[in-house]
Amino acid sequence: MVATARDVAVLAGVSVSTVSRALSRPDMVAPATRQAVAKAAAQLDYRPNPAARGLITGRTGNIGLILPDIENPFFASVIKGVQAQARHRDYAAFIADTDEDASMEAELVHHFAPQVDGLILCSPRSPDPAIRDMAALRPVILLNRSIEGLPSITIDNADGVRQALSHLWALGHRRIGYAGGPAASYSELARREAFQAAHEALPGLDRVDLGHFPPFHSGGLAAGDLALAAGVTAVLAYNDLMAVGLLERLRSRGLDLPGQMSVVGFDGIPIGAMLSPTLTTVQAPILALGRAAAGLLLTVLDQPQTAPSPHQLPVELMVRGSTGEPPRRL
Amino acid sequence: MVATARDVAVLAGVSVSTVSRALSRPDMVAPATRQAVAKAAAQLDYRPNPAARGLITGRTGNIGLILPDIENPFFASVIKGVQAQARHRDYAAFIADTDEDASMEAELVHHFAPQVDGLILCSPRSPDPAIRDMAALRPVILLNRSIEGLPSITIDNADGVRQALSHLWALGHRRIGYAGGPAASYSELARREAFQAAHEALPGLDRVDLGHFPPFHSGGLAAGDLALAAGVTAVLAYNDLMAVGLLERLRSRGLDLPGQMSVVGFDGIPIGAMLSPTLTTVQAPILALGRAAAGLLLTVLDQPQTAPSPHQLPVELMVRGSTGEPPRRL
DNA sequence: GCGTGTCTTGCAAACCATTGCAAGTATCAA
DNA sequence: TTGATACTTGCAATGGTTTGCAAGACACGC
Repeated sequence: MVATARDVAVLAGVSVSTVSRALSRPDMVAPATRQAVAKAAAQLDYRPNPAARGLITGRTGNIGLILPDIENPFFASVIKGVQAQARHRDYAAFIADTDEDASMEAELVHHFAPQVDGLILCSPRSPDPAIRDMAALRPVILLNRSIEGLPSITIDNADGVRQALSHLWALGHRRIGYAGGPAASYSELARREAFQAAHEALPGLDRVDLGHFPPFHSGGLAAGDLALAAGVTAVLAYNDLMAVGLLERLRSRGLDLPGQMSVVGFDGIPIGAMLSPTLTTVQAPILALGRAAAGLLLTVLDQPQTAPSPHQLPVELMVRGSTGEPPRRL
Repeated sequence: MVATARDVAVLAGVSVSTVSRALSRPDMVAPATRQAVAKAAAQLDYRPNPAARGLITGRTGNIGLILPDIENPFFASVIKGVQAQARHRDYAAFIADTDEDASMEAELVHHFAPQVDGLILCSPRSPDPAIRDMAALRPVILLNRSIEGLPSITIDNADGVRQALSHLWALGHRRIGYAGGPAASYSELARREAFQAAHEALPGLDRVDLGHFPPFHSGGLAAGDLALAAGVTAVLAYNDLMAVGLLERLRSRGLDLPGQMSVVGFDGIPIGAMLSPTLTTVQAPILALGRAAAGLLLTVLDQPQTAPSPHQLPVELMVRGSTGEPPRRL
């Protein structure tokens, strides 16, 4: 059903080679033939089979994007950024979702590898050596993860946590909880470390680690009760999805928000601004992250010799309705 | 870098054909050889190149999913459903997003076609003939669209609109607006028609068409002002994203919700339940839609002769906080 | 010991597109 | 008219895998 170069060749009365050349190196064929081929190709709606082309040239025109959870709006926006950049340079993006299952990552990378020119691993949960193995198969860009020697795009997690905590500190909060995400997440590690290091700059700050939670709405629900039990007046959540769950759980437990508890998220997904109270959050340049990763990958593909340096993007605290002064001492 | 069948063959001391057979038709090779090949394959972490295999067998083990907007949580959940079903049957899903640009659809289908065994077109915006052309390339399942002769999965849009309108009618609303989505959308047509037909069952109902809007949050913002200008007491939105925008706009114009205006969405995306007021909406079985589409596609791929009948899934009105009695007459 | 049959394995063609090489044609100058 | 040159085009190999076919090995029966 799909037209092949052979079909075009027959219709145009030339050989397959000529069809190939007419389309990819037009200056190599006589103008008349070129037009005949172009006409036949248009008539049959012919496009070269990227897979077959890839076998020969090693270039498929596809890039792969692997991420933990498409339902998380953060990743959805990353995809948008990647797609926009890829399409701009005539690449197609293949996307797959691991469902937060680290072992799916290697599986998918192996499945994708022969069909793509390069891969973007977004927030991968696999251990470093496993990721190095993946990077040996095809050029890889890490997004939200940094491994010595591999090109990566990250955000300034530590600065985001600092901004969030000084905001809360300035409001008067002195006992603050951190509701962490998946233990295998690089961002989680970076945010947690920054949280633990915060007392140096913020005198009198009491930090409470609430533990690790699934990085979804449901994780936030669970974290909400722990925050209450821990007696904190503010919570920093690993991500916005959890922050939304936190807000919901706290409200359903009868708290006045932000009067009785302040909540700060991380990521800056669009719905944060649509809730009530609106969510104070550390805004990452989400679209830019995707664009940067795709851009970097395509650069690496064009100039394989370059060893691109890790790239870090800044974040910005968006102060909104979910943070306020802590309640008066009892 | 990627191991090929040839590498395995050399390591195992057999021919490439034997490698292929040992892995795909184990009963055809001697047990000893089979084990030698298995060992070599494991050692090299070999997986057959799906693209090369696809060239021969016509089966790549990939299915393609094309949809208008990955950032819409409705589609994100559809993806989850499709992936779950595909993975269950050892298929990988390639996903691409058209950015609500109908002309991208044909483009992407052509790019995907040679690399996948079949395609799911989710809420495609292209005209019928264009979609038939796509379906001629590869087996296609339509999701949220129905075209005579093509297998499709849809939801009962008309019933959803009926449920929403009778709910509003029962609350006492008599002048109701419809904030429509993209004119090229099949669901939009179905919902609009059902809206127009509603007066037959609901005496005294005044229907106001507020026009077409982009199916995003931003479209809802615009629709909010038109709803106010039209003097309706309730609005049915094309989808939840628009409903969220509507709520936000109405609130920012100072309205009490749902005291002064009721809003009903369509889709049942998760965040609807997290807003305040929570969103009354027509809940579609989103995951099931994705699963059903993928399941149907894989069935068609397994038994090419079957002509599967169009399939329609039920919807259910979720009454939540965004609907209430209309304000007293001025 | 020879023929028959069953297993097991390799060869080679096939899928689709690209590309080095060589053959063919046309052009032009001498 | 002949030779050299520049274009244009087709042949054939290539990539990774599958598969029909045939050849080889082996056992068995007579």
